[in-house]
Amino acid sequence: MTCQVASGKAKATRQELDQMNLFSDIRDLVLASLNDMVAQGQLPAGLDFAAVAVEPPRDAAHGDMATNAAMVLAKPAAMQPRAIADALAARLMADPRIAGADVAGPGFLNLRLNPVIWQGLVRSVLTQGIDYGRANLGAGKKVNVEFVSANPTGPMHVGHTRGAVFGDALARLLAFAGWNVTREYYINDGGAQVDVLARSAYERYREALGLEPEIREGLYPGDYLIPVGEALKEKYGDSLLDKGEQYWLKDVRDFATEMMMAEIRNDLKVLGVEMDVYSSEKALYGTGEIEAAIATLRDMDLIYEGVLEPPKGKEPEDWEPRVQTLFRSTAHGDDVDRPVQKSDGSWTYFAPDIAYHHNKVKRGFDALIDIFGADHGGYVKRMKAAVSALSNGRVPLDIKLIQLVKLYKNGEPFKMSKRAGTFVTLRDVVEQAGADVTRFVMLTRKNDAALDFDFDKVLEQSKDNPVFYVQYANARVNSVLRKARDAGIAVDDATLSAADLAGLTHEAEIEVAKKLAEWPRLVEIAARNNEPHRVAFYLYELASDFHGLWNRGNDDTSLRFIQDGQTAVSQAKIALARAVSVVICSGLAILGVTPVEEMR
RNA sequence: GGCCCCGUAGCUCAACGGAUAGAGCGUCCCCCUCCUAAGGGGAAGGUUGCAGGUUCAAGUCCUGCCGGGGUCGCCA
Repeated sequence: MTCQVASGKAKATRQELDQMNLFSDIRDLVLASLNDMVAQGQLPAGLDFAAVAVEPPRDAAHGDMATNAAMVLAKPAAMQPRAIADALAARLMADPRIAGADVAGPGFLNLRLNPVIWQGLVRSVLTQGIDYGRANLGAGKKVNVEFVSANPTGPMHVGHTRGAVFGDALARLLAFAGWNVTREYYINDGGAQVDVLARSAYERYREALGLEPEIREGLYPGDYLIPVGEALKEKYGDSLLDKGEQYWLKDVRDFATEMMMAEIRNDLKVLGVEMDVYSSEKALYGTGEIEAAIATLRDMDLIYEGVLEPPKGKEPEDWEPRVQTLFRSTAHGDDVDRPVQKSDGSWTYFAPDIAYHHNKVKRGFDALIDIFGADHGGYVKRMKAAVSALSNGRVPLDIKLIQLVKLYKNGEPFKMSKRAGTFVTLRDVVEQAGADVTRFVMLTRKNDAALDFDFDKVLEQSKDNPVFYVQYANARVNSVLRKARDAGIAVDDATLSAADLAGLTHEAEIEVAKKLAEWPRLVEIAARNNEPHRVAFYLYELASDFHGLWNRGNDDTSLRFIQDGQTAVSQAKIALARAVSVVICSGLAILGVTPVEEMR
C-alpha cells in the first residue's frame, strides 16, 4: 500500500462535495432550524444569518462543535441570547446527529454529536480518498496566479524560490477548492535589464574567444554567463567581434534571454513547479496592446499630462518638476498618481504591466492573484488601481507579498550579494535540502513574515523539524499496514472502508477522527484567504494527534492498531490510521511534497 | 516625512472577530520485555509593544503613538 490514494470519483457533484464537510452540514442544520423558528414566530422575520458560524470549540471539553447563533442574533432579534439558544437547542436535539446541545459562556451553543458520526467520517475519508476535503469554493471560476516572474537575467535565487513554492502551493490549493487555475509567469524581457544582460554576455563571448572580458560597473559579473559566452561563440564564431553594439545587441539579447529562461524553467522543474503560461513583456511592444490599454484608461479620463509633487518630507537632491504622462491611480485608491511614460516618451515599467493585466482581464479571469517580492510593496496600490479601472471593478486582484528568506548554516547567516555574484541559487538550496524539504519549510510561515532557512535544521530528523514529523506519521501508518498484511489481515482501502467501525469508540481514537473532520473546513479557510501555510500547520497538528494515539498504545494495548487474532477489530483501528494517511497525502499533495512511505 | 509589512512565552512561530491566547525549541520531571522512542505524557513560562475606540465578544477591526524592516518621479 502506498500513498497512491484512489480518487473516489473523477468528478464529485456539488451536493456530494457539500456532504463532505461535517461543519457545513451542521451549519446547514442550524440554519434550517433557525428558519423553522422564524416560520413559527419564535424569531422575527428578516434576520441575516450570514454571521452564524459553526466551528470547533477551542476546548474539547465544550463539545464537538459550537455555534454563535444566539449571540449574533440577540441584538437584531431584540431577544435574550439565552432564549434563542434554548429554543434552538430544543430543535437541534430532534436531529439524530445531535447528541447534546448545551448553552454555555456568553451564549455559545455547544453541540455534541452522535458518536457514530465519527465512525462514518472515517469511512467517508476512505471512500472518497484524495477527494475528501475537496471544496467547491471556486465553483469552477477562473483564477490566474502569476508568480515567480523573475527577471531573465540570471538563475533563480532563494527569494525567488520562496515565491515559486508559495505560488505553486496556492495554485494547488485553489484547484482543490474548486477554482479553475492558470499558473502564469511574466517574463520581464522588455526593459533595460536585458540590455545589460546582453552586454554582460557579450563580454563573456569575448572571453570565450580568448580576450580579456571587461565586466564594467553595472554589468552582471556572475559566472553563470560564461556558458552563454561560449554558446555565442559556438553560434556566431568571431563574427560579432569588434562590431558596434547596434550590430549585435538585439541578437545577443534574445539569445541570452532565451538561455536564461531555459535555465529558469529547469530550476522550476527541479523544484516541482510547472507553469501553464509564460507571458512576455517584450511581446507587448509593437503590438499596440500597451497603447490600447493606455487609451482605454484615457477614455475613462484616467490619463493626463501633469507634474508630480516631490515625495513629502524627503525631496531628492536632483528633484526637478517635469511634465509626464500620468495614470490617475488616486481615483482607484492609490496615494499619488503614477507615471506611465518617461520624459523621453518611452514607457515606464508600469505601462506594459498595465497592458499585461489588461490582457489577463480580457482573457476572462474572474480573479487575479499576483505574487511579488516584498520589495515591490510600493507597487501594490497602483496595480490594484489599474485592474480596478480596467475591469470596472469586476475582477478582484489580490497581491501577496513574499518576505525575504534569511539563510543560515551552522547558525551563521549566509551573506549574499548579487553584485558580487555570490548569491545562493535555487539550485544550491534544492541540491542541499531537497525539493520536498525546501517546499515544506518555506510553507511553514505566513507569506508576509520573514523566514529563516537553516540548512542544518531542515535536514534534522526530529520533531522540531515539521517536515520530518509529518512524514514520520505517514511512515508509521504504512508500517502498520505492512505488519497487518504480514499477519494476514486484509487492509486494502476497499476492505477497510467496508469494515465495521463500531469499535472505534475510545476517546483517543475519536479525537483523531475529529481532527480529520476539520480538514475540509481547513481547506476552505486556507483557500478563501490565499494562505497555503495553514495546510502545513494543519498537517503538523494531525501528525501530532496521530503520534499521540500511537503512544497511547504503549500504555493501553487495546489502543494498538493491530490486535492479535482479532481481524475485524484490527481493521477498524487500521481504517482510522489509513484515513490519517489519506489526509496527510492529500495535504502534502497541495504543498507539492512527496509523502515518505518508510523512514530509513 | 508618505505608504506597506511586522511586533504574541527566554527563542522560533500559530490562532476564519469567539470561550481559560496555543505549538516546537530551551529548562525541569516521567514513559521503551509491546505496531519505528526519529516518539509520547506532564511542569514551569503571557498585561499579545503602548494608549484610546468599535463590538455581546478584540492578538485579530479603527485612530494615534513607540520599535524593526521594506519602499518612495525617466530600475524592473
